[in-house]
Amino acid sequence: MSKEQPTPTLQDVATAAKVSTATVSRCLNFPDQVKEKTRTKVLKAIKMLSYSPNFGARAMASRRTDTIGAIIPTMGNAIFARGLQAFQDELHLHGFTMLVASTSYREDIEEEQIRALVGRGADALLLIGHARSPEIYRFLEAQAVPALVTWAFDTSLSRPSIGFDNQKAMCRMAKKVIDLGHRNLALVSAETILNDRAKARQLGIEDAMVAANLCAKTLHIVKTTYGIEEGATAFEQVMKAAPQTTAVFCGNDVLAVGALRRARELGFKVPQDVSIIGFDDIELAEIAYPALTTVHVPHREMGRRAGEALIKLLNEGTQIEAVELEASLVFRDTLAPARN
Amino acid sequence: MSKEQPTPTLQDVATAAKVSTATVSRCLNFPDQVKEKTRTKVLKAIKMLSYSPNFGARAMASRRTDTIGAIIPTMGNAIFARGLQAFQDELHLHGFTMLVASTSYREDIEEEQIRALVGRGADALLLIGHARSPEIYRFLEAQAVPALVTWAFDTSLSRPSIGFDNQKAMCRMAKKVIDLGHRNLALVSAETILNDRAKARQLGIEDAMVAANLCAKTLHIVKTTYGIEEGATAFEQVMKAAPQTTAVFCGNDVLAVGALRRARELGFKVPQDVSIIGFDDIELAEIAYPALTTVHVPHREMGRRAGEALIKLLNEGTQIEAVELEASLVFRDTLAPARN
DNA sequence: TAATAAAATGCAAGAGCTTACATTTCTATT
DNA sequence: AATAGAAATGTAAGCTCTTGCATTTTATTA
Repeated sequence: MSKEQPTPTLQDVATAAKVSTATVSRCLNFPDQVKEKTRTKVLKAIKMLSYSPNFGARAMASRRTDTIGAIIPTMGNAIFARGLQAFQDELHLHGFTMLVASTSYREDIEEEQIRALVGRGADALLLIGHARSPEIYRFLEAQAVPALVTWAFDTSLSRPSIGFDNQKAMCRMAKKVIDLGHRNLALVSAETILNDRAKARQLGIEDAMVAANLCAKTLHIVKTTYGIEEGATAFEQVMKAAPQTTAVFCGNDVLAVGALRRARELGFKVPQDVSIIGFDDIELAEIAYPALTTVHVPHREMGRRAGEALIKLLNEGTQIEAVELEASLVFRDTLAPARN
Repeated sequence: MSKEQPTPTLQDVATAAKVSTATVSRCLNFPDQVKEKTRTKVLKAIKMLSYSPNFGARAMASRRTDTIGAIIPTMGNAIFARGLQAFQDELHLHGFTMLVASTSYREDIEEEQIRALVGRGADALLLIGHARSPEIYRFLEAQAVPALVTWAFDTSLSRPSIGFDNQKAMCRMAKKVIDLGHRNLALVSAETILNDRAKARQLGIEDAMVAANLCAKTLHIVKTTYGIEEGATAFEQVMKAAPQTTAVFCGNDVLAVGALRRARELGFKVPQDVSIIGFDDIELAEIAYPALTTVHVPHREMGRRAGEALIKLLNEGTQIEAVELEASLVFRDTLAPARN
């Protein structure tokens, strides 16, 4: 407490155990290269000094960190939680560490975080969606840090991704909705400029409309940021501006749950008066009342596969190959035939 | 692509800009110490090479990282999300970076993560709850890494914390419940051995029972891990083993929401047949149907204050002083007078 | 214009680790 | 008991930055 004691170093341990730093190092990294007796001695010294290796020094000397960074838009809700947990589990299984950073859906912050994680020595990166400036991709290439895109799937891009086709999934859902007689559709969505998933979901609905001979322009779109309260407000706007609406698609479950609540507060019967459709199928969807009809995203599978692919790339140099997973439709209680 | 190009270093930038490495370094860290013209030159070289400083080297040379680690039990649900976000926001405001790791409520993993973050150069740590082995506290002291405990408040310990008194809060809630005529109480809780918050919450209920002349032993306790499904199962167990129960406390909202759902599935009317009480007041609580009566935890305030305190400690050496925040009771729709 | 102070830059010594290579210590074999 | 070969350990260079101190350049003043 009184004296400023420097934190112990490898050298300190070596001295305490009366061996060289090399031996201590090997003791930590390749335990079976050192004799049992020596190892015990070293381990004791480590414990005694409460020594912990300096990551930076290690990274610098060995030129790898066994760390993979994940950059997600937000930790504030559960949208990415499950997938991330699966990703983390997979990494942990192989001795890798995950570092997470969040961007609040802002491109500038994302860039900052990418630089931060790369600077911290992330051997690879997990990214959500494809949409970001070419400059960042150039940066990653210059730094030789492989990045895997997930939560999206798009073969038209050269960059491999492990995810699902947002557009196709939403299109299937929209077709069902239209089949149920809905003609006046609305969408509560996030800003689509920098969010390719949101964009794809919108296009999916429009595809279904066109396929059913509806004019895609009639889709009433309200843009907002993600959040329960935001979903509620947006729903209100929709019903004010387009009262004839019978089905409201939401960019994700968080928005949908907000919309659902506000609908109830405003006296709409769901799904009799208006249907509400979410996206993601997070826990919230099941808990909501009425339980939310939504598009199920294979979060865990996606996270696990992403981890697997990245580790294979790092350990064996196996190129990542794109994987398309299936998003399925989950019909619960917020979708019903259109009222007349 | 074809040639393995090493990632650019400070030296490369220096060469490209025809200055010394020292100048480049200053350009990055103390821009106004270098002449405008030089700076432009250097910045251009940096951009051209897509250079990014190596964090490890920088940390080693400068002996600080402006990084604070946060170790939470889980990212799988929203319990810690909001508080963490606030913490992160506060850190970001002051140029600090947050690193998150999760432990799955396991002590061995927590220890591992603490070591990992310290090794990575975290200047300080945010920890949840007080309960952990003295050895870890010794380690942190040896490494001279300050740690702040949050999500709990306990003056009987020397270690300062910024949080609320779990026991007191739950006790207040339990008193209300008892006031409503409930005599047969149950608790669905996490394992309390390594979770001092869970333990405190249990004690809070027991305090209230004793104060009302009920025998604390009659509290029917079912232990489980956190999760919606787990809450559901536990609720079923409770009602099977103690059918006379009229009020079920849950260790957190996630469990409560699960209990709530299973109650409905089993044909119990909530709150007429049985009351269900949560803890934390996360979004889920409001969305649940009926909306959950719970104990509101000041997540954002807690996160913000914790960040503030840690930064002050790091920047100005101001010792952290314990702060007790108020947890309030939120009465929604899952609590009613006991049936007779 | 010379002298002096201030500003800008450079030099080089670390910071704590890993690892190729050199050296020493065992083990097994004859 | 001598010795080859394997196993264990040691030596020292190098990984990429920061920073105290020395040196050079620029600005200021008489």
